[in-house]
Amino acid sequence: MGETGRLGRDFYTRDVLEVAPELLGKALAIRLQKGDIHKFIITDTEAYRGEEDRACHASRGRTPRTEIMFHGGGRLYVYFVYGMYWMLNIVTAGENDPQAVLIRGVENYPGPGKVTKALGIDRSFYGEDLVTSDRIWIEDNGIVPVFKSGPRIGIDYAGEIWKNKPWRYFTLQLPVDRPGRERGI
DNA sequence: TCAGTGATTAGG
DNA sequence: CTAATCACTGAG
Repeated sequence: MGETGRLGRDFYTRDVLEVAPELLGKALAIRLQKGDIHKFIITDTEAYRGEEDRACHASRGRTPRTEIMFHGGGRLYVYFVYGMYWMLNIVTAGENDPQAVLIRGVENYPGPGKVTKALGIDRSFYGEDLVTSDRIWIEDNGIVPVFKSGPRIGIDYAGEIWKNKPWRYFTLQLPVDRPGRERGI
């Protein structure tokens, strides 16, 4: 099936501040158990930028959980939080430069916990390579949405400087955007 | 606004 | 070993 637009290594091995907004409109493709391929348009992302970024998990050092962020762009950083939700992240930049993009929403599934539930993402996807995997990858389908940016959500612990960086990128219109939620934008 | 839920981490 | 933390969500 149409895998022609699959993004290659070069797309991911760039600064996360370039990759995160460019992921908007791309199609996240996943092969489900029966072999059916489902595609979801990415609508909401957040950039986490290296060891200096106090909101980035890698800022507290290399641990078993954050290890994959040090291995170069294109891999998946998947982790479990609040005892219930898997978070899906795409590693960017080069080796030993731990950056990642949180997939905060895809079409019809706004919210990082809803994304992974819809896609069936779990621990087994940790470290998966989007460039070579046969069960998950990202395609460029030509969609270039209008988007806005704003502060990242849920990182009050990171301190004023990092908390206020406008590193969340979200498309306008497509899904029903949640207006005036006092936590975001 | 707030509880649920359990992996991960730092510290003793 | 213990305890705190948490890139969330849905109910009230």
